Amino acid sequence: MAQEAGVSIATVSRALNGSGYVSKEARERVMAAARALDYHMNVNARSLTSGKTYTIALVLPDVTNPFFPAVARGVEDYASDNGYCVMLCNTDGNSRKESDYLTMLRSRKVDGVIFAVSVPSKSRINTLLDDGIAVVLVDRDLGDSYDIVKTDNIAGAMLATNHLVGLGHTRIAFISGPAQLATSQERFRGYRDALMSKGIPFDDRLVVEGDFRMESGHEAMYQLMTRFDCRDRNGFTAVFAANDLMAVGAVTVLEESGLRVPADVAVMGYDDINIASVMRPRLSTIAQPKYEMGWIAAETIIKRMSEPKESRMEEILQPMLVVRDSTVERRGALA
Amino acid sequence: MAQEAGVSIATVSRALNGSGYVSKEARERVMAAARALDYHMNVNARSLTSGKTYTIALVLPDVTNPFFPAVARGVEDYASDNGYCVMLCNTDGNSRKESDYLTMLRSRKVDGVIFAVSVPSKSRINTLLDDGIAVVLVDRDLGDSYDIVKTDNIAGAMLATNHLVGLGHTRIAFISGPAQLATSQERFRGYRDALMSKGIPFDDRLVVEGDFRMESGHEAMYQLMTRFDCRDRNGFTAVFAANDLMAVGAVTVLEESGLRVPADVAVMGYDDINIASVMRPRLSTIAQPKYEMGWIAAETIIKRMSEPKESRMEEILQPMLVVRDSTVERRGALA
DNA sequence: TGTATATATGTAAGCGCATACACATAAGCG
DNA sequence: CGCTTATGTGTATGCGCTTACATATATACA
Repeated sequence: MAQEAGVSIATVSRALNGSGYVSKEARERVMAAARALDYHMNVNARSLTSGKTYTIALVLPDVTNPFFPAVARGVEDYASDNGYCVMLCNTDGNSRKESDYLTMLRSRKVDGVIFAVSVPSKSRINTLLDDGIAVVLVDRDLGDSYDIVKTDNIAGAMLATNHLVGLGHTRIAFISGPAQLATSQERFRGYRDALMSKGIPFDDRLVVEGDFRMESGHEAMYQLMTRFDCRDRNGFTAVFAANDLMAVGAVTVLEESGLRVPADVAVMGYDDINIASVMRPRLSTIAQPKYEMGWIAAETIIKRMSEPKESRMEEILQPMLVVRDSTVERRGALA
Repeated sequence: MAQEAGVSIATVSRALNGSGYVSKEARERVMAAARALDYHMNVNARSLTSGKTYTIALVLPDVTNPFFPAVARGVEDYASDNGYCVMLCNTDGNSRKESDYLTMLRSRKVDGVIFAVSVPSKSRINTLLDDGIAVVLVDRDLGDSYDIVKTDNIAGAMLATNHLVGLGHTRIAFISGPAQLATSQERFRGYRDALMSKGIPFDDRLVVEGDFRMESGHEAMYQLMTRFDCRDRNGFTAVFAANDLMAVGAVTVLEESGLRVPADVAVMGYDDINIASVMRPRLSTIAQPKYEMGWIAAETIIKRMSEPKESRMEEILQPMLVVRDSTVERRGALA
């Protein structure tokens, strides 16, 4: 390549990178040679000296959970527009996998990791940071120590609960996410606070813990139904699930039991995944700007890389209430 | 690190890789030092000399299409079990993005790319191969030149069509995928051949081309409905969409028009994405082993890397008919 | 005309690792 | 005991690139 252009490798490097002084003539000869040889720089070799790999990792529980593909898409779009590649890492919410991935990413010297934590562990994250790897959390918070992009879960859960209360429900069950996640705690808090503020007594027998997967929505619903007789208006008349997947599971069980949604029991989800609008009854839910979360997370991490000392960046997006058929009877019209 | 262990860097390298001769004592000292310093090998640096990056790329149209996350998951699971990382690349079926990504991947020296092609271009793939990058196609075929993992689309489409014919339908519309994709062509062929074999005349006015996205299902359905009066049993009484997303779009339009599925028009999809089983009516479809496709693709590409000269590998999985409510009236039971 | 400054290019070192090669020691065998 | 072979370790080179440094020419200005 240097030969082909008749210059030294240093000049080639400068020409290709536009760094330092290079005469117009030399630059042109280099470019011509590059084209002629179909030359492409070895990014890995460069990263050996530059320290930058232009790679970020996206570590999440499971891409198969419909919430994440949109986030991933957002990340990738912003990243690739800025010359970064993104590695996909599924942890299954498994502590072991999570930590294995993190050490793998360290030894690959990724520039940053966008992290939807399953196992809240500050020390793990600090290890990355100490290695000079930027970290930004998405969706799942971890105290106020790290950069994060999330939605306001308390507000979202209040939106949902208030919607239900506004419909006249006072006995509202809550299917929570994994208790150790801040996301779950916040949504629970929103649910509880909304209830309190309306003067509705909080009953902890109405709360069941799930794990965000559809099957756990089934189980939670069964649990709830053994605790209460659903025909009894003093049991519960509405269910608020901390995510759509669990809501889908709940609806399934309800219908199998001959209960009508929303006539007998109203159901609210959270996330607004694609399923929500095509299932029947169409699911009322709290929409999160998933794609934007991913996009902004990527933007944030890239910003962070150039400003390692900058103070904590926190981006809290607003969720939105989407009312469909699982909470209010469709009046008029067909179907 | 070498200092810490009191040996030369060569010995360190040999100890860590288990290559060449290393005394038990030296090995132990190296391991101890590694642990003490929390040392992790720089994989990039190693790849400079070894030529292997232990990275594979997954290039697909859009992770947001529910068909792909499962495939991605399969790829990642196999890959990570074997020490590989996977980069995610969305092309949006856009020729430019696709080719940009491929050159990016070349300059990053990925070991292989698992490719769900949107723009059938052999020369692009050959460029990768010439660079020593392994390639295996998933889902989308491209003649018989490259390694591939797919399902038998002709058989799948025949399964679907025969199911519809068995139900008494003779006027079956077909919403096709993008015409340039082999996948689309194969499914179309299965549809057509099944019809012929039953002695049912093929009518090309019953065929509309979509692009695999939900919106195109809408459009295709509108098109079909302007071509024929749906009340007319000589128009069409069933629709077979080349994927579930378009089927969902079609169902939506049908219902908006006051037509009942399956009473007035039966609908079949293809893929069996998560939505299919929770939408109402639950969608009859052809299930593809998505996760397995990804898994096997990863297995194949890793095998290919060690046996570059081996003859073409072709893995054709079998699709499966899943009958739900969009084709047959649910008898008895509730909901 | 002499000196400072901008422009241009090459040489060499080093990023973190693998490995060929030289060398040293131990073990096996006639 | 001398020779071959197996074992163990260090030195040095190079992977493809960036960059500090040295050097050289052109331009500017006093």
